[in-house]
Amino acid sequence: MPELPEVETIARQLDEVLAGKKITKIDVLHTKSFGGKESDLVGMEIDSVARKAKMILIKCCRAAPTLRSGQAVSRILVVHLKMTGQLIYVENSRRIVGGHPTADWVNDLPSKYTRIIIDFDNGAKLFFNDLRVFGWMRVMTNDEWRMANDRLPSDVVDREFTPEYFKSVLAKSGRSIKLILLDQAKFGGVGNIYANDALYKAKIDPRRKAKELNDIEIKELYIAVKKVINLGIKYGGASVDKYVDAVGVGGKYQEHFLVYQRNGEKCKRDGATIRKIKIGGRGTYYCPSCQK
DNA sequence: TGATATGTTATCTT
DNA sequence: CAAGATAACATATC
Repeated sequence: MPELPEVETIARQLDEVLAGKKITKIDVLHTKSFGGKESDLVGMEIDSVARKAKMILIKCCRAAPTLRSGQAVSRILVVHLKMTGQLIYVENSRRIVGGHPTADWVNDLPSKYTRIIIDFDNGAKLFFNDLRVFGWMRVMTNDEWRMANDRLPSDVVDREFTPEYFKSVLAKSGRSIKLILLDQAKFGGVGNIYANDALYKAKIDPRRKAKELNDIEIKELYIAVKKVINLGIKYGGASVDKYVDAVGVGGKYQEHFLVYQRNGEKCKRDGATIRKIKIGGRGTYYCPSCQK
């Protein structure tokens, strides 16, 4: 159930190990999880792994055969983990894990929830697991990806995400500020953890209508969003769940939550009790004392 | 049994 | 038509 920091973390780690590897086989165990043709990718080499919004982009290329134009044939394997997707790279005893934190991170694979397995020429495997099957992997051509990407807004970590743009978005909406932060059509990357923490950091009540925030509050919130997202990246994302850390895998941002999942606990600023409510059906945590 | 879960999106309803 | 609210996707856990 990753947000931008979690996706960024796994993308960076996969980039390190996958660049230069050749795909030798793709097993689709659950057809709903895979879009496109596996055969388009088999034999291709990974150029790099990147991220856009909450998607992981595995860029593949083949130097030969080339198209008549002389361009290298290339594809992008786009991955969205949604709520329960996970990517696990296994090379001998080495593991790189990302996404939904469960026992699959450390147990034998494939598991009950393994949907796709990609084999590489060095014997390593990349497992795509997804309990609830909302996530997907899709093969796209460069053109298809470019068209899809053109329809997406900038991410909150991008240069194009400016204070002015943020302000213009908020001014147009009568919905609660919390829902706007979560709206991936406005700007990409913020999910429930970081939306809650950013609002706490900016001392803004999550129920406030977006258009009713004043200029100072908007500025504070803009800074807070950037800060919590970057802090999330710094800690390798959050791995909320059970045990995971026992084996030293997963991110550490969960140790730095400001309000997320802290209902009933004391506000770190003024000692008041953190409250949990629902906004748009999503759990929302805030300090009723200092978030106005 | 019922509510909840770090996400999107299709489908109602104003 | 558009903004906003809600259901839906599928499954485990509290």
